[in-house]
Amino acid sequence: MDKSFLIFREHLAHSNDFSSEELDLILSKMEHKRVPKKTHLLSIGEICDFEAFVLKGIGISYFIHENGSKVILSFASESWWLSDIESFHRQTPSKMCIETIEEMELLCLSLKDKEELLQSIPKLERMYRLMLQNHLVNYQQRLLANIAHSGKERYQAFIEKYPNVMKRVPQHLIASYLGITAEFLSRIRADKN
Amino acid sequence: MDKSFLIFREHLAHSNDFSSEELDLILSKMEHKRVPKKTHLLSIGEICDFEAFVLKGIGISYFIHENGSKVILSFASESWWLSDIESFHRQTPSKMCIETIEEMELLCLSLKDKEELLQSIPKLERMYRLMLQNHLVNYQQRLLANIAHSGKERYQAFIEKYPNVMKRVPQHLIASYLGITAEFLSRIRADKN
DNA sequence: AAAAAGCATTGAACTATGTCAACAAATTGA
DNA sequence: TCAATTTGTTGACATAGTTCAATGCTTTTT
Repeated sequence: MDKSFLIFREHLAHSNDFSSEELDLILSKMEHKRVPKKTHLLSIGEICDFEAFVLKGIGISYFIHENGSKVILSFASESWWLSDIESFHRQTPSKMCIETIEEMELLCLSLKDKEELLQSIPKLERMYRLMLQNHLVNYQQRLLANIAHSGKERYQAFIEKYPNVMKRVPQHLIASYLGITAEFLSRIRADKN
Repeated sequence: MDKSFLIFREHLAHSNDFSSEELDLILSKMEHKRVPKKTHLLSIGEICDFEAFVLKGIGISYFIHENGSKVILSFASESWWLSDIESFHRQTPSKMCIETIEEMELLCLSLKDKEELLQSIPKLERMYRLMLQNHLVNYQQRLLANIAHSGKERYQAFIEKYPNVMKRVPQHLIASYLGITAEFLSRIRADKN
């Protein structure tokens, strides 16, 4: 087994106590994929057939605004998950796109394999539930920030929270994630205060 | 057992197949509470000790903005859940408030009882996971709307989606939920187009 | 039934952010 | 290494949404 998988084992072990056999079983179902940069992993209308754990690299999920511009929903770098939850679980056409920014290394799980894993390792259900809870709280806070904080404040919070993402993705994508235009973000950064 | 609990049984049965005994067990752990209107169920700094299913009435969860105004995170009416997920599960001081608007009837579950239920009915873990997934998709879409749609568009989508809530809560709270001021919402409504 | 409190509307002035267009800088790719 | 593309910056102007203050309308309380 590849050493790079360690990051995933650590992720799973972090707040859960899976046995070594369980970890092996989980890993055996995950397909290791290497994807070049600027590759589409999911397009609008397709059914998302993966839930991917990021071993390496960085990717984005985004919607297309009526006017054609991208609205970034999330960045996913090392130790994050990348998927369209809705499309994947309901097996419905996706409303979003997923694409790599850098070359990525992923551990991909199919719905069928996920269901099987959940059958054989009930504890995994719990892990997913806890993960979703954290995820949900994140979205709540982001929504709140979008309502209650200025573009500048959101930007400052972002670089605090994700300095790492900040350095690796083009600025205009971060602007989009923050809900402001690229031009406005540029002005915020130029601002002395 | 009170007939009004039926709405809860239906909710559980909806996409899950719990046996009658399981349903009874679940219900036995849930405390039926009647709460007057305008009552605080959770204040900032408190630890949220309930996860409540709404049998009747309507309540809100909200944050307090620096300037003292409320920022509505969510409305919860019949068949919705009302809780501060983060505070409840991590047992940490809450950053939000929860309060009734109308008189409410709730089925409240404590963390201890929830854990016990999850132990004895593993299927329940799955139900929660699916619930969280839906919940999460909702927040994603709301965030997206806040970034990509105008106040007017969000308002129109809201009355489409929650006509029922619309009629029962003061307009300024809906404005807050939508991320606009009460005055601006009033102008949107006055607008002929 | 009167007083008080909360809620909705409106006007006028203001501001954070968007738009468009031009250009400069950096990165990619042949 | 040069051309092409992508990314970031800046200016001038436009606008969606805010703020504040005044006013009247409901609902609640006494």
